Amino acid sequence: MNSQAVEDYLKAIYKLQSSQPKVVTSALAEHLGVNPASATGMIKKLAESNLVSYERYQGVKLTPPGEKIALEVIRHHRLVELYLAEALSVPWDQVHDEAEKWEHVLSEDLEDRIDEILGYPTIDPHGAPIPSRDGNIEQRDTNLLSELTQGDSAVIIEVSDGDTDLLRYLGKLQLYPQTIIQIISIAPFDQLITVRVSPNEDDTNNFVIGQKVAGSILVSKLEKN
Amino acid sequence: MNSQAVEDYLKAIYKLQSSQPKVVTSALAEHLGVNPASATGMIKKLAESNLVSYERYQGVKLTPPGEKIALEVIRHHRLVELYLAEALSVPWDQVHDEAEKWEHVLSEDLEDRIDEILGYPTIDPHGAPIPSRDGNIEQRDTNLLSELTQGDSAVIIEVSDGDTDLLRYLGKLQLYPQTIIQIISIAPFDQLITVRVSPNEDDTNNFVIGQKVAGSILVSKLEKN
DNA sequence: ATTAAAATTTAGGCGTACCTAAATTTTAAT
DNA sequence: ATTAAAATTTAGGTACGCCTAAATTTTAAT
Repeated sequence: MNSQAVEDYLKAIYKLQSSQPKVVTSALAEHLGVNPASATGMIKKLAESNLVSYERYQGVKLTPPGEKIALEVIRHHRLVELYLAEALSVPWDQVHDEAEKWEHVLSEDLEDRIDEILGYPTIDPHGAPIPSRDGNIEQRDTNLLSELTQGDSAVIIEVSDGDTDLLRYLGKLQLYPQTIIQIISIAPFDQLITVRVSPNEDDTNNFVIGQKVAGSILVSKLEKN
Repeated sequence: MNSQAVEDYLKAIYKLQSSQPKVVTSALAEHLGVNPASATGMIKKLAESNLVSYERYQGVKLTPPGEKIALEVIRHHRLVELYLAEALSVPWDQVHDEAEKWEHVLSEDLEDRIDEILGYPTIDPHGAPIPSRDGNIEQRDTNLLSELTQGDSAVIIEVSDGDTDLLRYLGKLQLYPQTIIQIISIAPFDQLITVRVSPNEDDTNNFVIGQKVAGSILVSKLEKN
């Protein structure tokens, strides 16, 4: 059986692969909060089991079987996140940490029940796509909010899910997935972005966010009309 | 933090203490499916942490702090069992095994939410009492069904929860907690018990059960009228 | 091309929780 | 009281997943 550690490593490698094609040991170790030497040890074990391909000093890459397991774990994680939010009213800034524990104890039977109860959802509370049971995951054409320019309108697709404080902050600003925003202006030097959000008809707010926050939000640009 | 193994040992000791005042190593090891030598090792560790009192060769007994933890774990387990049955329609013969895994990852916050959603229940799907958050557990005056005599009427209080096949069998016979039964007769030699069950107005069944099954059912005798 | 810095791996250890085999203690029978 | 059987503990070992410190390899700068 795959230990929890193996599952966590594969999940981490999958996530890091979306930005870099080869995942270097130090990045993996940092992501997981372990010592690089420990990551090396686990990487060797994963390579041994044919879950990753690996060349010393050159970083690591998931093999097809490794990716399959990673996607299963991510599916568990995201379904649990959504279930916790919907059925148990867990605040969206806390579902990640809870799901981190639950994902490893979820039986396939229970996963199916939860999937059914939620109506076969395709995105989690942070907007991240939920892989299908056979390991398909929706590819989307997105930009970082920080890449937009003045005048752009966009819809929020996904926010990064790991940082509780960030999520509470985004919630206060109503920056949820599906929310439509508009870039009013971008100030020079610090690139502070003034954003307009209209969560509903009679509530429009402008506020300013910095590059850190803007870089944690994935959006899809809307055509200008 | 208490490891999963520590929690499992304390829970097992608690359960075994209800029948024997001192729990011997072999009984504990058998209950947990480990080698007696392994149980000795863990017992020493638990005694070291003051969770059990222990004299070599003499068996083990929970201390107050040990019992507190055991009751917390049991509370987790039984609340999860009930939640799985009620909210996720997990069949009653499977909730035990699932809960065995979930009990160790349940945060206090989530436990409170589940408790609230379930309406602060006091018994789990097998009729076992759910300890309160401060560690109180209802004491009940019960007999084994196998201790009843001909003509006795009784209400089923609790059935043992670990054996999937047994639970499926009991379900088929409608022998659920709260069900009222009557002992029609007890045959000599094998003490086969003929039981009458009336799950509802227009459905009364008689059937025969043996000592194994009758010994797994706790009942409360009803006054004869 | 050399070298200093950064990244990575190897070597050696630690704690947990399990195992088997051997030694010890308790028990129950004669 | 002795002894055989049963129960229990000790001794020694394994696997996992983490650690630190030292050694190696890669990289980037001169």
